Amino acid sequence: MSKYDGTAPVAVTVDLVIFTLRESALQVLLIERGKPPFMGGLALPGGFVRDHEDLRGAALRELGEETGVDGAKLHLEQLRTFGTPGRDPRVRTFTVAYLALGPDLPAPVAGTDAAHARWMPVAQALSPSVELAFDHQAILREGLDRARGKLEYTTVAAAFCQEPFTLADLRHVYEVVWDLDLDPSNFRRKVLKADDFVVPTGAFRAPEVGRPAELYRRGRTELLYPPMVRPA
Amino acid sequence: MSKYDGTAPVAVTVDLVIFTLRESALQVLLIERGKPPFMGGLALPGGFVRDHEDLRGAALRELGEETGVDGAKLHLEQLRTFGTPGRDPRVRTFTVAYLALGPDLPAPVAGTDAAHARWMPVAQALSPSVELAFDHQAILREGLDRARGKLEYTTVAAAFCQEPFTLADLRHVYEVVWDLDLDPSNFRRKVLKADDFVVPTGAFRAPEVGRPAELYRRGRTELLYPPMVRPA
DNA sequence: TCAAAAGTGTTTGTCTTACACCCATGA
DNA sequence: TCATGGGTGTAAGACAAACACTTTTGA
Repeated sequence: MSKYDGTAPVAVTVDLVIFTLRESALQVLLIERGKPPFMGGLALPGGFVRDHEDLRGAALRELGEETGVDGAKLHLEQLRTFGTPGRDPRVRTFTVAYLALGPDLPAPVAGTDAAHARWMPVAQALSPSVELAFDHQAILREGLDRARGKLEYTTVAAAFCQEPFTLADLRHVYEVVWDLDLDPSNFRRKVLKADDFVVPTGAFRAPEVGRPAELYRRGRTELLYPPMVRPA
Repeated sequence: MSKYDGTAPVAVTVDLVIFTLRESALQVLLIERGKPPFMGGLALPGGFVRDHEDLRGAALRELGEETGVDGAKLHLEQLRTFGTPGRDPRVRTFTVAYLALGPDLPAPVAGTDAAHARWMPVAQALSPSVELAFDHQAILREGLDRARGKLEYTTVAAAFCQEPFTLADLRHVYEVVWDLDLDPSNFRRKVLKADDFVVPTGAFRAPEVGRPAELYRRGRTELLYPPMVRPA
């Protein structure tokens, strides 16, 4: 019985499910792999955890390397750890998956680590026509489920909005992620009734057409009570 | 820059937060460590993940070794992975924490691996008078928070009940875990209205005093809708 | 003055709470 | 018959969905 005691070859990585809203669609950041296995294929960004780094630190570092964005401004939470034997054909690898949510982020810049990174609509990335490396499709699926669920009972939806934002912007997040329409007036009431979900700035922004909307910033509340209900 | 690539000495373990209800208190299974570090101290049960084992499999195996219980009958879910450098003084160790919930389990049996295991009320294990090994206090705290939260919007409360159980048994779970009282009549209505949370057996059990109560089994629903609301 | 989007008001029906009340049992 | 916990009924109030309506802008 070969009990694993830290001497067998084992690797620990972090992988990132990074979501943003682009062109009215929920999109995920994928990279083109530059080395085997799955060379040339698409994968979630990620990499090894370094010696003196904690897990969140490793996730933040990868986030910066792949998007050039200061991760401190995004929502970042641990998703789950995947470690089924054989998920990496080379060596036993455990990956700690993180979920990151942010407003429309700068397009990856050529000439950096992020050169091979690109945004893809989540629906497309999960369709049978796209094959992701390793078990990244399952990880992406779980990230999507988590994001959808968290909109209900937390205020993370605001993490998708560039500050300052309008209530229509915020509603748009729910509508895109949940793929349904919400009543603007009832949505408004719910958000404003929740304590410190958003705080008004007093400023307004005019849409292309129509009455200008008031602008808000994120409030301090994390838990949303009462929760936003997802219609059947 | 020493990028970690799987050759540095690293260990991966699973640790278990196992909750049950004993003597009207939420209790957690702790073991007395038989070897350094923290020899003689209290810790969550756990151990190394073996070569060909997946994470859930390792958790189930540890569960069986420590409690003698077939884990297939308990609720078992991944909690979070902890990997801050230095959390184990010997070697860089990542631990995947699992949360297990079950009905009052058989007391640990002398002469087995479980000989040094014991139940302790969670309130006591988290009090300043008790010091747990490694970062196990933080893990326990997170397990408690997760369990409390999950009672609201899932049916896991039933995992604490030995089948068949009465609605009073089930209500008792909520009252102990949340440390408050619930109105029996309203609780009853909520549980019965939720589709397939519990299913009646037709049998009854007489309490020490009072009218006999109908007995139920767990239903198939995992998500509880509408959720159970935790009074302020 | 029209279209479009922001924002308010109001109706109607559902769900929750609180608590009064009845039921079935052992002592 | 009493005490005790199981279980039902119900009135008052809180809440939410639906939708009519008003406001503010650019064209």
